[in-house]
Amino acid sequence: MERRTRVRFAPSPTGPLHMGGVRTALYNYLYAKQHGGDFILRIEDTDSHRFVPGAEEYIIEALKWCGIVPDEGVDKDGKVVETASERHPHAPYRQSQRRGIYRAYAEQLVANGYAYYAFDSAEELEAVRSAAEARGETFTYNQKSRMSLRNSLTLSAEETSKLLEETVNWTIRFKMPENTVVAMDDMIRGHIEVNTDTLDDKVLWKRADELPTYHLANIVDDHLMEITEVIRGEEWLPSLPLHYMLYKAFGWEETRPRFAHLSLLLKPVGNGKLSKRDGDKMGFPVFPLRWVNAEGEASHGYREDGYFPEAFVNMLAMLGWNPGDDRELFSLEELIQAFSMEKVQKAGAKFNPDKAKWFNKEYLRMKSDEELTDLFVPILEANGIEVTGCYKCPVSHDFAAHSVSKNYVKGVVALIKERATFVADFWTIAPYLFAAPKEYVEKDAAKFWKEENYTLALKAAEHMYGYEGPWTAEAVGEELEGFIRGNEWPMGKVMNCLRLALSGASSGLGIADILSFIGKDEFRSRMENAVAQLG
RNA sequence: GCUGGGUUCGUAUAACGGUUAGUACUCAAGAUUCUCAAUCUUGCAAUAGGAGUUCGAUUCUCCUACCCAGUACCA
Repeated sequence: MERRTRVRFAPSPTGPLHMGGVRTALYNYLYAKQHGGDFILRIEDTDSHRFVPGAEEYIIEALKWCGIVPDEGVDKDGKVVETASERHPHAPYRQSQRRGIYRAYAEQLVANGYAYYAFDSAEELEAVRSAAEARGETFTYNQKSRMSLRNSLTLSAEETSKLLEETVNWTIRFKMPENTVVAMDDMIRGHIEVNTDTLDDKVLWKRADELPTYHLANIVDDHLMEITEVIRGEEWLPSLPLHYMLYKAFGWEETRPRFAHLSLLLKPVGNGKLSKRDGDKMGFPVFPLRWVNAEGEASHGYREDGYFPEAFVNMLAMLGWNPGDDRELFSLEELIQAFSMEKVQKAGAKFNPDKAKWFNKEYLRMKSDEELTDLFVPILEANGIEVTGCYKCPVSHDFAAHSVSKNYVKGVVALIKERATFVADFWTIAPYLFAAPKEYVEKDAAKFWKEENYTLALKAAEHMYGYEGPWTAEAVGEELEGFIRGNEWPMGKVMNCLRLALSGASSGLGIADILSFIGKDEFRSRMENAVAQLG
């Protein structure tokens, strides 16, 4: 039977979505789109104790920023989104809103002998657990121990129904079969076999809050939502045998989805998985968007740190997957075309912050000058520079009034975009193209602003004041260098002196470029300022 | 501890039994320039260890080491 490809990303709203989670969502999305199927966002909020306000909204917004748009699921306002609603009435997509459906499935398992009622209280279990620990053993609720505990397998029918009626802290547990080899297939890892004797009797449903645990909700929802492939994190691999057993117990083996378990993202240095701490410590984001927790502590986000979503997504895609050739730059559309589960790496991938920056730099270069200018304008304004006019308006600037025209900004962007990794770098690279330097780098001044140098620099400037040719970088550069060379003055010293006066430092953009932007009047004014301030 | 998964330059990865083990990031050197970037060129640098199978193992099998995950009425 040919089934429409349907995959889901099923995060738990217990905090902000981590970049590893975004990668899982991305791979799901790529797989779905490549197969012409649906990508579903399901919120797994069956743990009422760990709910974090705002987390669900964060997840939705983060995916949206990345361009990973669900075909079905909940949107930012909690509304149901279902583009294929005619075909698939699968709502709601929040498990807390589906709570009514799970109990019957759990009871069905009990009726068929695949599960049982357990009446052990949390305290009782805690007691046997610590008793076992005292003996140097580990307690597991399994085929060995279940017959000595309080459950519907050991109690009489009367006692069982009485407890079901009168108590509220019972659970339904899966009755893991004895000594059975579960043979499983993973799309990434291949064939895996596990003996059920190493597994335990997992809780499927809790009477106390009338909610299923992950395992039950997951299988039931994947079945009802007609999921064809489950692509999830490696942390779920140990519970795959249980999930296989559940599909079997329900009689759903025919439509059981295929599974792919993704390796985890690891920290850049040392061992272990990537955590929020690593980012704080090493100065890179681990979250797609900025997040402020209940204590008011803020965590960096790729978006707020100036990463382009395309670069972030591209970088994430290449972390644990490759196209089989040397290509590295992929749009989302190209990723959909090129993606394949066979090329997904089995081992965990250490995240490399340098490479993330490299991706952003590449994407910055691909952007048009106008697009970058539009992104740069708010940063200029934040630094007190007013941007006026439009792209069709003439180029102008008035440094005294802290005002420049949009086309002037565009010119600057075109000149310096190759030097930048982030849009915000434009400002730090060349603030002096928007305002005269207020101070001069002490070390550079000490090195170059010596009488034998600046007297020559001033003479060169004087010469340029009288220059009447076209004021372009090329012409100005030719004239200035020709003049210095003709006098056989030391080029480096004179030029660095000029740069110091014009930009406040001896290293930076080419003199001719700076002059072409600021103009002759500003040139003169900055030279006079330098003389006044540096002597 | 037990169970499962994993292991190619520092990092991400290529090489689906036969290559001087390739590419990108990082780093270093050189070229270029008035400086700094950018760019170009060059360089450093890896098959975890040990057995086996084979004419031949990065690739297949086993053992060891190390890493990761799970071991909850959390997902």
